[in-house]
Amino acid sequence: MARPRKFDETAVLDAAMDRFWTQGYEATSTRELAESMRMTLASMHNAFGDKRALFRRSLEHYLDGSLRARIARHEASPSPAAAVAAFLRESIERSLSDGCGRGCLLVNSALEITSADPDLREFLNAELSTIEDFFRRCIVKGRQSGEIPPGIDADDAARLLFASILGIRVLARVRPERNLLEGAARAALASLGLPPMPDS
Amino acid sequence: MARPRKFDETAVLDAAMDRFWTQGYEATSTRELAESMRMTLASMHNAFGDKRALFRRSLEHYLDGSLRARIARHEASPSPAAAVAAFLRESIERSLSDGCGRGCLLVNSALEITSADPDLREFLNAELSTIEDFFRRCIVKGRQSGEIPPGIDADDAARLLFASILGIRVLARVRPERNLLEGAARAALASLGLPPMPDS
DNA sequence: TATGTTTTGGATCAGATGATCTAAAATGTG
DNA sequence: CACATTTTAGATCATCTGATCCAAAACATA
Repeated sequence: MARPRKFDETAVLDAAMDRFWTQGYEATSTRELAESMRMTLASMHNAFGDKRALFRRSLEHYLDGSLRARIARHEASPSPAAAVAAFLRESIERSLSDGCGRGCLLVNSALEITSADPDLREFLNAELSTIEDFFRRCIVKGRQSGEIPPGIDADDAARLLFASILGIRVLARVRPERNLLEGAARAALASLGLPPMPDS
Repeated sequence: MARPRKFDETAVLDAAMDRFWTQGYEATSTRELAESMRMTLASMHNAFGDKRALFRRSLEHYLDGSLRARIARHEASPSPAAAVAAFLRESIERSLSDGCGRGCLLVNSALEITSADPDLREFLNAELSTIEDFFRRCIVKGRQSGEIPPGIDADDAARLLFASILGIRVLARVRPERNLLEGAARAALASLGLPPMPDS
């Protein structure tokens, strides 16, 4: 019927994601994107639309490959307390292993994209909220089963974990030091009566 | 001797700071800066140098008017535990009162400015570290005086407070909701055996 | 008031930016 | 093999970007 596409969609989205992740949205030009994706500007626009649409696709690609799968996997854990600890451990390992202080694309984008773009703003908030919701569900379940000792309000505990992981992701971009990230996570877990993180 | 400047340095730096704060560094053009500062491009360049230098000045202006003074003020408090709580309270009130979800210029900038600019990077990290150091000093002093109960490692406790306030500042930009910010702060304080925040 | 220094206003530079256009190339189907 | 359809490649558009230049204006000093 028609000429098939030459490029591998996963590969080119990986490349675009990497640019946005490392440099941010505004600091990445369409020409640089096209070059790193090994396509021409025309092909890129034909396949993905304008820069904003490509950014949205790159963000979805990022989330599909990390956050969403991780939450689903830990959600299935029989131990909600261990799930929280393992989630923090994973976040830290991912932060330290990329070697170039990129942090988390979702968190980076949440700070960079202003409220002048309501659609994207709402999408980012909804996606961030899945983290808060995950923590809350874990705490509620863990307390119901007696695995997590009672203490401060479960909503507040979830909010603390939520703020802490955001802060850890910020630090992962600006000061990617193991002691710092692990120390914050250790304290968050211990202070809520949760088990320590597993060894990496 | 020479023609005096017509503009008020504090006022124009306020204007520049506001643009960088609301929109970020990359998304703010020099023309927009000059217009909001009510000066011409030439005057702006003459007075402040290039865009990067103006950004640096705006950041210093921001820090002089907020973070540095606040830390110094709370540092002088006779109660280190209350100082931590009051610092969190102030950060949240500042976050909620600006009405447009700008968050904290220092945190926003720390995430946006890449390691491709080592000087600025180092400056941002040093400035951020003053927050961590403030928390650590408060905890150590409070434990020495018996005001703060012993518990987890003081370094880790400071790291948790540090990560939490960064996370709260991220949330202040993307979801400026009182329950969310205060909940995270309440949990952080309670979990470390610190007093609750004062009423606002 | 004359002098000399600095700021100011407006125009302008060279290059980058996001986006589009046209035509050629490529390939599954009839 | 020829057609229809889509992707490519490269050039190009209008605009914006950061930065600079030059002459005119403003003022403290002598």
